[in-house]
Amino acid sequence: MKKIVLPKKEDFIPHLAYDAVIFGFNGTELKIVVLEYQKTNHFALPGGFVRHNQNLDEAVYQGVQNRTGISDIQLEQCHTFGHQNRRDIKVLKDICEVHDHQISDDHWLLGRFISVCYYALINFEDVTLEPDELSDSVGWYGLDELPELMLDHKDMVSKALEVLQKNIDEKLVGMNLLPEKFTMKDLQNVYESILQKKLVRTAFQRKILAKDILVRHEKKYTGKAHKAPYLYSFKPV
Amino acid sequence: MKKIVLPKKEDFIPHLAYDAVIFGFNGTELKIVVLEYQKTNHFALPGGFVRHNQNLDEAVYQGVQNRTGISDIQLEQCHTFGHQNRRDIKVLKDICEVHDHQISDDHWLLGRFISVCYYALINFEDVTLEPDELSDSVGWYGLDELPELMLDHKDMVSKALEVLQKNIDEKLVGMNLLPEKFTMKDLQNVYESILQKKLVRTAFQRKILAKDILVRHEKKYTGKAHKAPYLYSFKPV
DNA sequence: TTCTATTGTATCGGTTAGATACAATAATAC
DNA sequence: GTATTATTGTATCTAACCGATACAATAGAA
Repeated sequence: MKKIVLPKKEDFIPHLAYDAVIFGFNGTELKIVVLEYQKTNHFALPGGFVRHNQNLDEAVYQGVQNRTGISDIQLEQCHTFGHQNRRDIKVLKDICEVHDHQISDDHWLLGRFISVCYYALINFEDVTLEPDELSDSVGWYGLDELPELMLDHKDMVSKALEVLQKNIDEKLVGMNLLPEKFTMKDLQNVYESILQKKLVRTAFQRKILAKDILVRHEKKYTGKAHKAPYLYSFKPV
Repeated sequence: MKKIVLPKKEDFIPHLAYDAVIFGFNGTELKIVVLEYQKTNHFALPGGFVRHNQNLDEAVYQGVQNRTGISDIQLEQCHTFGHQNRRDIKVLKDICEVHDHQISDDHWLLGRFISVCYYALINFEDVTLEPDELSDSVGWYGLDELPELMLDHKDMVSKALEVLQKNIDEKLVGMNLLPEKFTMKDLQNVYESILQKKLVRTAFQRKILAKDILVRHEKKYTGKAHKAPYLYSFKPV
């Protein structure tokens, strides 16, 4: 295995990290981006460290891009995790050893980290995930099929989902999760995936249309034996 | 002036701070706790640093207690501020020099800090603010009479208020901001101070009573020439 | 042509909020 | 004692909104 270069201590703010919960929607299900570290069977949210000459927001934006290939997304902060026991020496050592680095117990990467958690909504279709050199794979996982995640990354996912649910009526969530044109049912599926509950079809349609945020286009003929739904797009701002 | 002991670099997580927006209600107006650093004319939110052996939440809780005398409160995280230019060498030097410390430009206290902002609601009446040795005074300031605050502390206040407004219907905000027994008007004043707008009296009363969270007690005779309002308290959980 | 599943919309009932009205005070003025 | 005043507690009307229900309008299959 190619020996990678570990991040240099002096470049980064010590003890500070970020992690990102990146939500995508595959047409049916809400999924998030999870990395697998090469040959270690350790899974984690995409995350990293903040350079001394970087704004926190920038670090997250650039880091997510480097680690997953996802760019041009809007990230929102959701919570900062600062428990003392946010460290896992064994996991980090595993990861480093795979890359031929023996690190001592007092190496800075093994220390305690405070992590600022961000989340983003992106269009599942638009993205080709590209694992970086640290990661064996980067993939989409449904919320109920998540592998066991490092540290408190599971809590981060919960927190991000909670924030997302709380803001669902203010943010136009479909805008980022759906393709340009979509049916009312598509949009309802997004809402149901996020809220994790069934919604009343007629009330949902009425509510969304009343918001006056959609433009109606031509019908979508799926080949199924029933009335064809209209396609909609979000009104340009 | 007594020479105080500066916080020792090795005890704390470098580049990481916290600040707290502590809201209190004086019966009329929403106020927040602001510290004035001795003889410097610099004002700031109560804040501090996180020790290596402290959870973030604990650090904030203990720090707020040390710096203001306020204990036994519930603090909630609201946002982490991580812009590169979160530093103000002059202000920090001023503060240190007052305490007879000459610090060089590369002193750790003058570096960049990422700060996790918390907020809390407390009972204005219960508290005697006790400035610590760094602070000349610690006092309550109305939101529209705030002095100019250090760094981005003004943004922190805005953010905390925003979060508070968003959560007002879930949190029982009056519980922390009012004395044991209070009138419906008192509670409405709290809501109006937080939301910064007038509410319809009858609708407010109806809404709150419908929540079924209050116990009605005896009337409160104020000596004024009109019907006496009932006193209420929050139902015990 | 009939049948089936789905979509778009209208309608009914219940809940909630703003607006308005009004009776019930507590103290004062007379 | 009686009238006056400001405030409080509550009821009522209307508009907005949501769940439930009903139903017509399809697109394609049978």
